[in-house]
This record gives sequence, structure tokens and C-alpha cells, in this order.
Amino acid sequence: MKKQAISMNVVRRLPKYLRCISELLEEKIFRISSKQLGELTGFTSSQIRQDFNHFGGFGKQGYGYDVQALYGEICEILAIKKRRNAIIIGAGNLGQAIANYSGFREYFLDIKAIFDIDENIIGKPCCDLVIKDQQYIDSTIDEENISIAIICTPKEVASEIAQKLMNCPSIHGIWNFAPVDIKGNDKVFVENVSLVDSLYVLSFMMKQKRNK
Amino acid sequence: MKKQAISMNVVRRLPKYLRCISELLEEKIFRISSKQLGELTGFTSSQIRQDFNHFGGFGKQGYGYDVQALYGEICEILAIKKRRNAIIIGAGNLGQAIANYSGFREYFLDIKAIFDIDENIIGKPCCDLVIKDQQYIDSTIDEENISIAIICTPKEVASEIAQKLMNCPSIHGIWNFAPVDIKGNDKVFVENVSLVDSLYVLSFMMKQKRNK
DNA sequence: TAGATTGTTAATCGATTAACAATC
DNA sequence: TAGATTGTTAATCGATTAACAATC
Repeated sequence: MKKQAISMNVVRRLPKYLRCISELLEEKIFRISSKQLGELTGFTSSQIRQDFNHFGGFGKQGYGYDVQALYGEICEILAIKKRRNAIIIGAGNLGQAIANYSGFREYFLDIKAIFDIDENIIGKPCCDLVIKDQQYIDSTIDEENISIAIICTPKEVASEIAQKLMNCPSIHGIWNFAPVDIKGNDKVFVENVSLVDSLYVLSFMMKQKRNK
Repeated sequence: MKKQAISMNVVRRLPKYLRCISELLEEKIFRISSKQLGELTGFTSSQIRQDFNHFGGFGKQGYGYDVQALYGEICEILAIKKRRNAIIIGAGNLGQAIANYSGFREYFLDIKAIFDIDENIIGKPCCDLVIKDQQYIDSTIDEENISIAIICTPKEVASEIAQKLMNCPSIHGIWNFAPVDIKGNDKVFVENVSLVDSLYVLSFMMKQKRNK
């Protein structure tokens, strides 16, 4: 029997649980029920129990959940304890901002290189890196054991670059910030983050509100 | 009879339709069926027809959809023809990147000011703006008729700032990049974009793939 | 007219919620 | 033991897909 794939709805709730639990830990709260967690996150207690049970129950009947254990379990599920090497393609504003955002380093991401095609910026410093020529992408991926590629190029070239990246053996994830939806394959998962889409949704929802 | 609210699933598909249709226009394709649109977007033709009919049918039986008309309709639905004034709170890397990302200006967003609390950067230039002291947020919102606030602060202060912003009469939307889920109210819609959540999802999904 | 494709209703599927026996 | 809360099954709800009459 093939194990049931976890639905995207469940997957996208996991980081929210993790954030909430991590705040509880900071407040030195070591025990929590699905009901309380529901009040904190806005999900129903039923849904929370269902979600957790996709990964095997880690609560105790009559007691609730041990916050520290839960934290460990969810970190394990999200696989965020293991560090990953990444590169950024496109050293425009967004690419440079991501390179500079040290926050990611605090999580599990080590950004090893940033690339661009524009000769005017190749060689310039960016954070603790130097912007490299795109022709060295493949060799850098091999040498530095890169598993994640972050696409910050204009949309016109994003798909083509993504296809090339997917052929690199060590690449298993693409984080795409260009406003094109790139499809993954058996080997590579693609997380599409379209800020423009998000802005459009904001615009639509604002229209629905009172007075505007 | 109160009209049925549009589900978030539908709303989040609208920008994808718009992007696809806009590419068709660039290619000078002026007629499209739901079936063809389905092949381009990855949605079923049935779903596309259902989605469009939430807003009144804009197709012709036996013909399909007029691409130009469709483009206009979806722009109208998303309310992106009207320009909006925005401010950015937090002039760290992400805040500055958004200020610099001229792409948004090409859409409908005019960024009128960027604020920070750090005296060391207040007064410094950022794009065509100068970083302002956060104490002037309220007065700027009034003077410049700001309807969107973009939060790029650390998570510790994001919720508190959001609450204050929601009390400003002209603010109807908050685009929140801090990793905290902020709840909107009757007047203000909050679009939460947590890049950390997105990164966690990428990590989880990579684990599921072959070889990694 | 005949063919194509919509708009819309009905059927199916999946996700969320409710309920409750198991048990800490 | 009694109370609390889980894990899990069943019921409900909503979203997607299929089907087809309407009609361009």
C-alpha cells in the first residue's frame, strides 16, 4: 500500500504550527492542547489533530502535546535541521535583497553564489559574495554541492533557466520569484512565489472591503 | 439575497489567468477557448468556466472568449487600473528591495515613503526617496492619501504596527512581509507573505522527491 | 444548418468539522 | 478513579469535475 500523499493544504499549515510552537517555547510554555493551539493559530482543534496524525500521533491522550517534542517533530517533518547550499540567479534588487537577508542563514540556507548576465555588475560585491557571470552556474553547482536555486531573473528568461537547472544532478529545489509558474518534475520541486500575484490579490480584496 | 462571497481559491487563480491572457495578447492571439486556456494554465476547462461565471459570463457560446475583452474584465475585477499610494515600514534589506523594485510602479503601486526606527539610516536615500522617521507615519498617510502599507519590519513589532495602521482611515490594505500572520478586519485586508513559510514548504517538498 | 463551446446544473471528490471511544 | 484530551471514524461542507442543454 502506497502511503497517502500529504495535501498541499496540510503542508502549508506546517510552518504556521512551527512558528506558533516556537513562540510558545520562547514563553516557556511546555504543554499545549489542540484546543489552545487552535485559539492561537485560528485553526480548529479538530483540524490540528487531523494534520498531526498524518505524521503519526505525537500527543498524549488526556494531556495534550509536549511543546518541545512537537517542535522537534515538526522540524523533522519540514527537514529544516539539515543545512542546504543555494545559489541566486539574477542580481537585481530582489536577488540582492535575498542575498543580503541574513535571516535565511539563520534557518538552513547557505547562499554560496549570486549570478547575473549583466557585465556592468559582474564582479561587484554583494553581501559577502561577488556577483559572478552566469556561465559559471553549472560548475559552481557541482563544486559547491548546491541543492537549491533561487530564481530572481526577469520573467522572460526564468523558464529557460529553470529547465537548465533541473538538469543539474544536485539541484532538488527551485525557489522561483519570477512571475511565471514553473512546473517541477519527479526530481525537482518548484516553489513559485509571485509577488505580483500577491499584490493583485491584495487589490481585489481591498475592493471588497467597506468604503473602498 | 446577499451575493455569495468569492472563495480565496478562485481569487488566487485570477492573477494566473491575467498573466496567461496578457501573454496571449503579446502574441497577438485574440480568441481562446476554455479548453486551450486550460492547457496553458494547467487548470481544467470546467474550472475556468466556473471561475469566470462567478463574475458573469464573458464568453460566447460556440466561439470561446475574446482575449482583449477577457483581459479588460479581469483587470476590472482585480481593480488594478486604479493607482494606489503606498508606504513601506522598515527600511532593512527587504524594505529597500521593494522600494527599489520598479516593477510595482509598472503595475498600480506608487510608493510614496519609506520609514525606519533606526537613527543611523533615517535621512539616507533609498531609490528616489529619503528614509523617514517612523514618528511621521500617521501624518504622511493623511497627507499623501496612502491606502496600502507594506510591512517589512522584524516580526517582534509587526503586529503592533499593523494595529496602529488599521486605525488610519485611508488604509485599506496591508501587505505584510514579516513572518507573523496578521488578521484583517471589516475595513482592512491583510495579505500575509511569509517567505520563511515558503522556504519551509520548499524544504518539505524536496524531501519527498527522489534521491533527496 | 452543423459544429463548437459556453453557461449552468448535477455528480464526484476531497477537505474540514463533529463526534466519541480509547486512554493518559 | 474522574476529568481531560487525544486519535480516529463518521458526517458535513465546499470545491472540482463531468455532463449537457442553450446558443453563437
